[in-house]
Amino acid sequence: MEKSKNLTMADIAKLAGVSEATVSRALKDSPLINKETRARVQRIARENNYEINAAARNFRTKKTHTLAVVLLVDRRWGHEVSDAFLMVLLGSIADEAGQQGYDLLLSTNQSDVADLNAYFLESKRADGLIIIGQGRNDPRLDRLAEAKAPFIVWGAEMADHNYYTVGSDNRRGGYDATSLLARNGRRRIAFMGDVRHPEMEHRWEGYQKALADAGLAYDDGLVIPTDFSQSDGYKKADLLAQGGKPTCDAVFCVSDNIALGLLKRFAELGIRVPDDVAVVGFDDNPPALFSTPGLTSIKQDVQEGGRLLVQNLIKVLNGQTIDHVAMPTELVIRDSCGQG
Amino acid sequence: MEKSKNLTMADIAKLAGVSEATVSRALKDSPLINKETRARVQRIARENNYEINAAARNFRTKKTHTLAVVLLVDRRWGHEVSDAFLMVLLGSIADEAGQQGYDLLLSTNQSDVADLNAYFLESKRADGLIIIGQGRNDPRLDRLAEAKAPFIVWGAEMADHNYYTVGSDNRRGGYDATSLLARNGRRRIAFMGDVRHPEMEHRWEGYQKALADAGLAYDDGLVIPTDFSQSDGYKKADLLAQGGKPTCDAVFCVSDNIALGLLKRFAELGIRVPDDVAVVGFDDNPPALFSTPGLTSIKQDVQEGGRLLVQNLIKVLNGQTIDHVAMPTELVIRDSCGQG
DNA sequence: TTTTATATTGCAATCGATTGCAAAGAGGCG
DNA sequence: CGCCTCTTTGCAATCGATTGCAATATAAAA
Repeated sequence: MEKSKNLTMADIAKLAGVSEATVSRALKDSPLINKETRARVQRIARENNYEINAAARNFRTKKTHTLAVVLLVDRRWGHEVSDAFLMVLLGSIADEAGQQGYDLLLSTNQSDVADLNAYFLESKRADGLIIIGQGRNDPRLDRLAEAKAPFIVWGAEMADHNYYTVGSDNRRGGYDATSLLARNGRRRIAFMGDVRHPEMEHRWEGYQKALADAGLAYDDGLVIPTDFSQSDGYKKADLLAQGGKPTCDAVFCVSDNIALGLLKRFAELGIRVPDDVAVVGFDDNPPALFSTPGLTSIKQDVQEGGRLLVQNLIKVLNGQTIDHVAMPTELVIRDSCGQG
Repeated sequence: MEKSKNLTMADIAKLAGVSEATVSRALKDSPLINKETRARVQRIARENNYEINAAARNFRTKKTHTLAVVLLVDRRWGHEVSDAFLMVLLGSIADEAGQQGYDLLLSTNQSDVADLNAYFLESKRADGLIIIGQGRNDPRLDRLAEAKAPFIVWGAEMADHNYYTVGSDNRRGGYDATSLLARNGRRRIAFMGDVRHPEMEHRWEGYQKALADAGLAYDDGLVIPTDFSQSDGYKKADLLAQGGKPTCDAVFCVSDNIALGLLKRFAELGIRVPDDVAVVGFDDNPPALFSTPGLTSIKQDVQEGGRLLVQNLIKVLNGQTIDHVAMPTELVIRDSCGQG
């Protein structure tokens, strides 16, 4: 029917009997243009199904109205993905970006982009970067910071990193989880997680502080390095059991996934949760609600996290100054912790 | 240190003592340019950290080297997201796009884009579209098809839709799941899922056929409309139990999420799986492996699905013809089905 | 009526890479 | 030695929207 030959501004200008300049201004509702003219041009553009050529505009204005999200998460993404967490975060980033009138460019590790600044920013593919999956020392991020590139990182604030982050108050979360367990009379509280990861390190610090405050000794043997996956939680569960008997009476897992894997293995071993061992997770993803038993967890406000990432990045783009954000966490009590 | 003043081709040309045209051709390895010249220009570009201005090139060539992924999934995404499935699919799409040298533009429902063709294609934001979350009758997709826009859809082939899809062989999957249950002596096999959704309808057809082949009567009362979420699986579980006693001896759930919610509720009700009721899910996401009991499920090859979506879309962009893809599913047996 | 301020609109340069076509140089051949 | 071919490079137009500045029209002030 309609073979829209991809109209240009010149076409609209002709149709409206004005210059291209006027069309350009009218379409962006510039007060420079008379109200009626504006309305007329806009109507004509709409009627003819005209869509402004973003490529041309981006080129001319040197702005892309696009934010790039870079997922630096390694194996979690693509191979053993079970992380509702990332999905919700990504979803809320996408939603907020849409709200703010920005497009979203998505990139994973696999697309072997070594120089993030060159690939995304200098090339004018995006105006700014959102990085998810900050490792301990990522030279790519340091390079970005050095180049004063506009970017923001999901994760934990670290003294030796000079870029801004949005994340949860991980120390507080770790503290709350652990002291809940201690309050319920648990004495041998284990920790599962990889403390080489900044966020997990903070949770671990909270764990230690809670132990100290409860008068419990810190025991290295109860700290089990575990990656993010359910499968690793499942595997490492055996390190907390000898001959089918648990060597601890509680576990704080730095992610729900780990906790879920642990629960599975404990069920197989006949270890009862929470009777024999109490368990607390972290994230409070949907799966936590439907596990058996229901998983007590530290809730991260991922929705808000996504919003803040976008909003703060946009502030940076506008030259405003921002600060680190450590969002409060919330303790969500279900059955697995043996509370009331 | 280096205050990269965003070099242009002219700068490189000057440095190399050649014209811009030569630089342009050299950087894309055009055989028109002498080998040594090519190498020299490339070296100089590399040394000076030059990155070609994508905005300018896109504008000039009218190609964006970008694919847009549009998630039309409504409530699942953002509100009750627990769908590892979508994440894995998205991940593999992103990876494959990266491999093929395409960038990925991500868009959710919330970014109220009504006219997909205008917003993404006519505006030159992307070269093609990947649609995830095809509903029964989405006028947006029909419009795209009518405009002969380059796009591809994840989901089920339907007679009255004239666009191409990549998806699983849902009839086969539904058939396999159901006949497994029947083979194991189950007589009252329930179905949980929303058959208004094309893919689920196919699974439902497979379910019916398997019943017939097993000499079992189809019972409307055993078909429970359920959306994709764990929470709905949990809620609707009560429809299959009266006074704590199950009204069926098996359930085929059209997604692992539904099954997981069901499992949770059954556990609360004291209904034993698989002894009292056998359960089979669909997708075979990671959570299925770690539920208690382990969930028997129909595995979709999501990795391959993502790859095919990208590859086929690129074929369309190159003017090649493609066809629908219904990937084979695989039965993954764990404990919940009461097999062996 | 003339001058000045204000509101609208148009002109034309510009962003940076690409590409058709012309041009210059290097050999080859009669 | 002149003509032709092939290789390699450069010239200059082009993509479509934006925007500083000039130009015109209109209204207000003197």
